[in-house]
Amino acid sequence: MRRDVFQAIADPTRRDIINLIAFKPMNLNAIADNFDVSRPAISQHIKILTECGLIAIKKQGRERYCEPRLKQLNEVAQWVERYRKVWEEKFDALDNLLEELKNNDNQ
Amino acid sequence: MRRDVFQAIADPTRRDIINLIAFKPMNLNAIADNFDVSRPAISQHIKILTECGLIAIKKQGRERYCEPRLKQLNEVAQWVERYRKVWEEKFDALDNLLEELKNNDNQ
DNA sequence: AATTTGCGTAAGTGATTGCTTACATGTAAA
DNA sequence: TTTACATGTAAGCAATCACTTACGCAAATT
Repeated sequence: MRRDVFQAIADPTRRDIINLIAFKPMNLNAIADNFDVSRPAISQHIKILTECGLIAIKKQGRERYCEPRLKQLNEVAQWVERYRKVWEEKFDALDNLLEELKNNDNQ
Repeated sequence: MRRDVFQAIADPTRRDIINLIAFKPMNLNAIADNFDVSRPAISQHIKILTECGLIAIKKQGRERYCEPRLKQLNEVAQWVERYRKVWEEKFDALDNLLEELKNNDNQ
């Protein structure tokens, strides 16, 4: 039972669930109505999201409202941001090489 | 064979591979030396990363150099950034409610 | 020419995933 | 209090995953 954020958001359905409740908490049935899969399937996705801390559940009578707890997404954000310079090619392999050569010249 | 970026970076070994070559391209064996799993296992990870466009392979004699092509990570960055306000609680469910009430007052 | 090196890939395997149906429980409504 | 509703969860299943060993092939070395 590996339960880390990267794996949690790997599933498109779970990303959609997050998107659904991010700005408007919903109960489980309301969430399930937005998908083609069965309610228990959604229930299991919610469980995973809960276990890795991406959502929290608040009981209200017989309903369970799912609220976003997206702080964990910061881990993903940080991991990705490390590479922004690379993909924006402000710092690619060639730059790296040129910098190395420059440093060697200065020695 | 679902091959999207979110699923590609869900595996910790693949994230480590990306990290290894992000700033310094390496050939496959050199990459594999950094892990406990077998070389073919790494080769398969590389294949997945290649198929979803996160790395590119350049043949050099009998060696294959893996270079980063991290533009695809922007998809992840954008998806995550949508929720930054939520997890930084500058815009949580309560704010949302309060804003709604305010808007209703203005009508 | 023979051997070593770097790598891809097939086949097999156990674990995990995402889904289903079926059932159980607690709460609200009639 | 009987019935309907909201949900959790178990069991089963096909597909996928991450890994291994075994093999093949082309490029480099000897």
